[in-house]
Amino acid sequence: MFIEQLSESTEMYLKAIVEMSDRDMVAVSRLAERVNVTPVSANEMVHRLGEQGLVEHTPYKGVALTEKGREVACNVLRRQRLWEVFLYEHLKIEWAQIYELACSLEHATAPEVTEALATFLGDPRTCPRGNPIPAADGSFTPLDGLPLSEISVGKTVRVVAVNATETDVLRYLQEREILPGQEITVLEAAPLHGPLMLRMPGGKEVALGMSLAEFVFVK
Amino acid sequence: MFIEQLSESTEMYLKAIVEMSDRDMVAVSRLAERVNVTPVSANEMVHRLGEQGLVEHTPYKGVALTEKGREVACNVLRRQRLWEVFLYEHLKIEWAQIYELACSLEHATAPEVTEALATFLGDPRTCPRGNPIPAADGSFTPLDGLPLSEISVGKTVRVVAVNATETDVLRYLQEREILPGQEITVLEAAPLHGPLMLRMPGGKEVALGMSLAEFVFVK
DNA sequence: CGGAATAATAAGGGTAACCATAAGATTTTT
DNA sequence: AAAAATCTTATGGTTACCCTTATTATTCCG
Repeated sequence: MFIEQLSESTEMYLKAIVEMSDRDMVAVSRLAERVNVTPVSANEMVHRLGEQGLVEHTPYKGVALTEKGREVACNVLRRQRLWEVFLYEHLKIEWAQIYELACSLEHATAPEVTEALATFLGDPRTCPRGNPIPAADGSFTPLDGLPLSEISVGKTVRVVAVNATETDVLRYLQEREILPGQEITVLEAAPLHGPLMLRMPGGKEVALGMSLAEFVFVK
Repeated sequence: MFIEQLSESTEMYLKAIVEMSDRDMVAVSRLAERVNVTPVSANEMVHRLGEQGLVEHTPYKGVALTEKGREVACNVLRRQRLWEVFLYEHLKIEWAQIYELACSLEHATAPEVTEALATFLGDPRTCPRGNPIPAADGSFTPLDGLPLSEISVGKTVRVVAVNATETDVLRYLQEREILPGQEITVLEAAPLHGPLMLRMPGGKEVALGMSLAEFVFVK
């Protein structure tokens, strides 16, 4: 396996795909939203990634990573999440900001640095957002949990991970203490995909929109 | 003062200029060598930097940073050298490699991260290569020392900094223990810019080419 | 002073990654 | 099945940064 020099853009797309594909293929339009480009641009890029053998694109269906693409993406994820741990645990940076800041550092990190960092941090297995950190060999236990949006009324669950990436969204959740480890009871689900009413540990009640609830993984 | 988003390339050029301008202007051709592009490309880039008000180019004389350029460059240097400290002191990465590895991290580092890192490291004043780390406000005490190449025969001096950037060069010096803090006696200088003979602490004698000796700053 | 070396400019190209607009293709909804 | 929505492709354009080759300008040095 050769160590090709992939562009920052390439890594961003691969990371987006691996983070969005819990089960099926990723629609190119969703991908475009995630990486903040027009669908046309995303389409072009998907072609380029296909030519490099990193993804498989089935027109009108979506994109999936190839084995090679998955390997690269896991590596990217490892770097990203190790930096998240460092920024949060050692640099004491605000929880909501670590994703964005780690994201920039990710591409600039050589393999030597990644492994030295992992050792320095004590080989953590999850990042501060609760997501698993792939091992150096690429192995990776996917998150076992369900989005909060699929939990039925009355159930009490524990947050295992928060999968959002935008700082605003993360800050919104942070302010409401919807964080890994918290115990939450779903009190009510408004009809027509309306917001969930949640009871938080202190007894406080919080309303959470469905699209936000999809980011919160619980067990 | 606006926080413009400068490209990685721009930052590289500015860093190269500030690191090379000990006294006079920097020749565009030498800059080209440093950043590893053709003189024509460097010339183009110098024009672009001039248009952005970062450098002042006097044809046939060289380039110098403007006040704005110097400010940006010091910031770049601060980030670069803080990472060098982290990589060396905490991640235990080989001395010769830290410049190159810190270089990639530099551009990806947001101001919040820079300052949190500085605090984490205990606000170090020099990097492992002996170079001063500019303060957060941009203030910066230039290195006081002379290149080893200008020391007269018979003198005993102490290495204060090693200004090389290429990993091969740094590794060559590392192997000969020409490192900050070492005491060196200049035994002989061969004619026609020939190599220097040096006596190292253990009594070992080492020959060092003139172009390498220019990187070694002593007092 | 005049030739050699060095520096700058001009002209023509290339690539990666984005954009907009518009025209087809396919899927989904009515 | 037709209309609507979504996806894909085509076309043409932009920016930043790099390249080569050739020409002109300046400086350095014998």
